[in-house]
Amino acid sequence: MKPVVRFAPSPTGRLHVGNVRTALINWLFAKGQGGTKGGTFILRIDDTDTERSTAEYEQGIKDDLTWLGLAWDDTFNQSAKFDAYDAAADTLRDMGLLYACYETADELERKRKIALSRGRPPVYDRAALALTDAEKAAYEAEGRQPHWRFKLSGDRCEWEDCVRGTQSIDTASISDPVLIRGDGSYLYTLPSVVDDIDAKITHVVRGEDHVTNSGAQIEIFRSLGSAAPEMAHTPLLVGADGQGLSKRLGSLSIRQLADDGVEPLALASLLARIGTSDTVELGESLAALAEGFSFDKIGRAPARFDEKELWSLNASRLHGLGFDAVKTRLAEIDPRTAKTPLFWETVRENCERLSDVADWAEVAFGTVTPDVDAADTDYMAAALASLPEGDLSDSSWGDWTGALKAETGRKGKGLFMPLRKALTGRAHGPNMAAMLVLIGRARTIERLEAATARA
RNA sequence: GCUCCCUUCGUCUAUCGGUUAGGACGCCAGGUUUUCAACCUGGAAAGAGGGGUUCGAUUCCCCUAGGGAGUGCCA
Repeated sequence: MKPVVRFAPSPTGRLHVGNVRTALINWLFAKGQGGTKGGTFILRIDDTDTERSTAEYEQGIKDDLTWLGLAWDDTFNQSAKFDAYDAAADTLRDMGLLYACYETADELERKRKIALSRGRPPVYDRAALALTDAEKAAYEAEGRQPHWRFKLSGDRCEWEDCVRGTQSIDTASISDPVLIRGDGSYLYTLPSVVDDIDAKITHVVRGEDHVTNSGAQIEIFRSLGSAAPEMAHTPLLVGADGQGLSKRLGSLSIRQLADDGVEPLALASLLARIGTSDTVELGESLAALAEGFSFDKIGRAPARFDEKELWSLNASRLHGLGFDAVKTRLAEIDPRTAKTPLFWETVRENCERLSDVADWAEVAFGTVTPDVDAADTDYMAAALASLPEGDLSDSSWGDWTGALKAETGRKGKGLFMPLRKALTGRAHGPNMAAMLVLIGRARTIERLEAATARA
């Protein structure tokens, strides 16, 4: 059976590295070997909280996923399915598994604090279960609207987790989850289960912050007459310092990373591989990453997300990108860079992010301040004098430096470095033979003259 | 506070009681090189601490420490 998975964000913000990793893992599992390449990836928009959900965020999330390359086979909004949730709620009510509660948020908060101060876990005391009809009527008469809780069995709930192995949650140790708010709106718990049943989800793949929820949700699946899907809870991400990532999540939004020049495949490769037994390296494609993906390669310790690794993968990605793949983006950065493949093919090895081409464009086509040691002034003059005639070509650099070598007796670094620094203004950079062609005769003369004059 | 999970080179990890504790990235050295990069060769580098169990523990158990998560009318 081919897997059917879903990624279920709430449109209350943009995606960040943590939740996009969950999306990615779902996708990799569905599209890779696990799914024998034909699984279904569903994007479910969890917008039951109509107060906080916005269409802008929904679109933003879709943009983020598209940018990464995670295409969904199907998508729908929970806000369109309230009838189905109402029906499920009725079923649970009929079974006596959904009960009305009248405590206010303040009252609940107080109960939690009291429990805590007595050294007891802050588990809901089920006081509402003992309410008589008259008491309920009295509450409603004073204007209170009930919120509804699911009655947990109190048994130990066990499942075989795809990444964590045998899991068990003692449902006696957790509060009966609130399924419906006092205003009648749904929390995510019940709609999620109802939709997972409807969509025939085979694997629920999410972060380990959901393991406790799974205990309650598995009971709801069973109460609604359905077997629970397989569960896979992946460890969360922590920063390079080993601390939780949540504090700095803002700077790690997908949007921000994209703006900073992160290439989608570099991010996907990192997120697919950190915390697994596979080497962190650039994948050829999302499909290739999916090919090697497997739940049992995922460790159980938090995975470190290190931006340094991201940038190193990003550089690798750029180094392998052909001109056609970046032509449009180059034109946006600087039209001069997009005219011929030569520029890109020459400078890409020295770019960590695409926007770095702007500097090299200036070196090739704009103005640079020659960097010249006083001791090399004569050498600059000699270089100027022996610059090959005519247009500069591939072989010009070799001819030129060959002539200079014979003439001055210089060799190696002493021969080449002064020229590089004079012509580019810096000690590092792309291959000079190609750079010389890009810089061209006029600018070369100009810069050498400036270098000579600097003494 | 309580519950769950985790802890092996700098990093990500392999090891399912007996290994010279392996690999990858990074790092260092040498080679090559027209800088950088790439590439080749070599090298340094690890079982959090303490108790058990056992002929033998990285591996199993307990404790401590550290880290992550949960404990919401958030998801």
